[in-house]
Amino acid sequence: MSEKLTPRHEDYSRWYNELVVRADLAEQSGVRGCMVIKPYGYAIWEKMRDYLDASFKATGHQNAYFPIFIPKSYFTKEASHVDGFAKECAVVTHYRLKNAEDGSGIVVDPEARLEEELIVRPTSETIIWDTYRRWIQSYRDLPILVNQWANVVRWEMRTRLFLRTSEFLWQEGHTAHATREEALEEARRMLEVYADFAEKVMAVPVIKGFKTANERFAGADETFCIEAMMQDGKALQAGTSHFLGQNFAKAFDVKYADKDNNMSYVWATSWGVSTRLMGALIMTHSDDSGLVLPPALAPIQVVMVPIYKNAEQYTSLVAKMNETAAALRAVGISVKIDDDDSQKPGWKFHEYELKGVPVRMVIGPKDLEKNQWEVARRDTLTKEFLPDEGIVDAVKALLDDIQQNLYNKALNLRRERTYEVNTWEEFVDVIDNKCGFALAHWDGTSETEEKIKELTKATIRCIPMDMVEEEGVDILTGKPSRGRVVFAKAY
RNA sequence: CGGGGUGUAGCGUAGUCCGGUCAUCGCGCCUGCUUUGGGAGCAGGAGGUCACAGGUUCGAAUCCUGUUACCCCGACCA
Repeated sequence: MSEKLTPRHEDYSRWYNELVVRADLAEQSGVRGCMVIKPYGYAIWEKMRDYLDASFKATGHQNAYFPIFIPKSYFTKEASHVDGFAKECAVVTHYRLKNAEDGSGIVVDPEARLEEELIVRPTSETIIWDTYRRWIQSYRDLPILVNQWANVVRWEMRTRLFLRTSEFLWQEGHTAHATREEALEEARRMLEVYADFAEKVMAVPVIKGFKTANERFAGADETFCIEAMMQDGKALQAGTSHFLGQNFAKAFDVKYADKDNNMSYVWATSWGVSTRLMGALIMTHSDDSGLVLPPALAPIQVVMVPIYKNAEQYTSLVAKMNETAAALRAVGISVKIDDDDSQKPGWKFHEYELKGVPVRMVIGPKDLEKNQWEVARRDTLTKEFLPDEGIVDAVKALLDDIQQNLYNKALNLRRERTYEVNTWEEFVDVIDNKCGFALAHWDGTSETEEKIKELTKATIRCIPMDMVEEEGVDILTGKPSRGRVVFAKAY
């Protein structure tokens, strides 16, 4: 019997409305699965961006920007890359509109056909490597450590809000190095940056690992990833970092002269995370009352709600709230005072729970008299009275505690739903009924991986970086294996 | 792209089988008064090409055809 698998991605759609709405584009446009990110949702993305950007800068990277349009010919240069993306590209064929001769409206001007079609970037490796050819001549030009914040378009067969929209925002790092070792080191360094961000800022525990050849990025020699478990036990790839070998350097003829004037192809990496992270955030922490945001990413960390019966009380409460809010802001806490008179307190409580605000501070005439606040925390939905004296330190500590608690909760869930399995029956039970991660032996072949996917819909999410060397036999074929990999159904 | 489902006011919906005062209800919105420690009450009010385009019919939200978008399941994918 299958246990209730909630909440699943679709169960969160209510909460998504706080952050994002589906784009209501013109009918018949054929544009599917785009999203309008509302200010509250975008504020979260901006916070994510700021944290990541600071980490990129701290590891020596710089931001740059490359065109959204990629000539079709660039795309054909790296064979496996084409294979990976060809089926999901938006293509620009014309550059002009005109009035229809029969007066029926605006039509594409057939005279204005582009000689070479332009691809709306699904990722920027090709146009960036075409550019790097011109930037790189000598070992003195290396490494190039560049990141781009951009939008990309992938014409997916099936879209899912946040997890797979046709257009999404992301960052893509593209680096060029003189040696294989240096490039590998870079790819792994950036994976660490992602893992660190996911766990410390998003409070989302992740498993770091390698992708199998089947799951690897189109054009990569090695793909590193972080995998997270959502509350329904399904896996979500939260970020990837690719070691591209010399594939793109060879495709775009990017060579450098070393100290002895020998010409060599350069080594490459690329790495990215997207607005999918917002989906991960929601699906990891949110509950039936709405969003739950970790303090580090909450646009509003503390909301203050006054309770009063008359104008006189209102005035004194607002004065107190302003004073305390200023003190909280002085230590870097973002505070909203909701003194809107048109809504009742109960309505406001629900509203801010829905929005995931970590801490709510309520004050009424009685509290003012007793020099206290009623302080409620979103993660546990509990409340307590705290003395006004020392309230700033108390709230600061509370925010830290919430951040840690969210991480711990998510980690506990993952631990509870991760099983070491040794037989095919146990494996199927974990995948189909327990709906969790199965740590199982695998014989290392693509054929077996494919077969297991066919039979159970589970894929190898990753070969963990901290995999323990251990003699075992493949869960399906019985062939020898040297360690356990992570199997799960994935979004 | 294949299979299934859905589209009615800003949001959520009833009505569709069986065509005819059926455009229903809730939330939200506007006005007024009373309210304010967990989604307030009463009274009045505004708001809809029933997804779009054809067709059948005296008459279509309802039946037929086509298109489109969304949701779910596949295939694909961050």
